[in-house]
Amino acid sequence: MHRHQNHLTQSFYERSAERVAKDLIGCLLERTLEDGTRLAGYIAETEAYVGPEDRASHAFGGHRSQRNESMWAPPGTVYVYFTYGMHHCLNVSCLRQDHPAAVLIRAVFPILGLKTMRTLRTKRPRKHALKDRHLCDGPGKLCQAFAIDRSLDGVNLLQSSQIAIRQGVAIKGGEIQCTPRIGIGTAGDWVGKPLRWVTRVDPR
DNA sequence: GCTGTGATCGCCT
DNA sequence: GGCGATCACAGCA
Repeated sequence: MHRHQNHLTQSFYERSAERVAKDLIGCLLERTLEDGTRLAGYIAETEAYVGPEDRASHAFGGHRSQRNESMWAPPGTVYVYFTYGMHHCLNVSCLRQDHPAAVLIRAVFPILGLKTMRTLRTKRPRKHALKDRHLCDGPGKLCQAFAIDRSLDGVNLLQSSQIAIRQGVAIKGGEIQCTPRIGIGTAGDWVGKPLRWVTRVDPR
């Protein structure tokens, strides 16, 4: 195995989804495409899906299937799911193997490969040109911009040549807001829990 | 900036 | 058959 400098460590991911989600803010998401093109951005928004007790989680009640198997995988495993019939979303498993906890990466500030990202985000004709700040400002958008789909599901972030997360820029605690998660409709008590972390500080 | 709505399909009942 | 861990667009402020 090739260990890269600045890679987040295994122990970084061997923590609760809450801790991992908050600490991923400001880290660098990197992607290398088949043709060698490199894409990167600083993580700006995350959500924690804490475990089988979390009604909003795909693994609620211990539900385990082919779709969400990566949530149960060793910490640092990529979980990509397909939703709304057209979008992919990127997650990282955490805490421990056989416990379904994960962090959803919802947005990044793009810093490398913006031209390629814009092409990937414009497969259908658009009415309005895409501003840089809208390239990766949503979980489905960032998967489009980074060419992330189910083919990356199950890969290990510490070992993959296709995707990695590295130390990035330090964001002060005061610059990170914590709010309820987005798009959680019917999860009882879990709807309002503050499990989303977001910064408006753009380090670019 | 905000709010409402249609698109589109894998997964579950 | 119903519903998403969403997005683009229209209309409005």
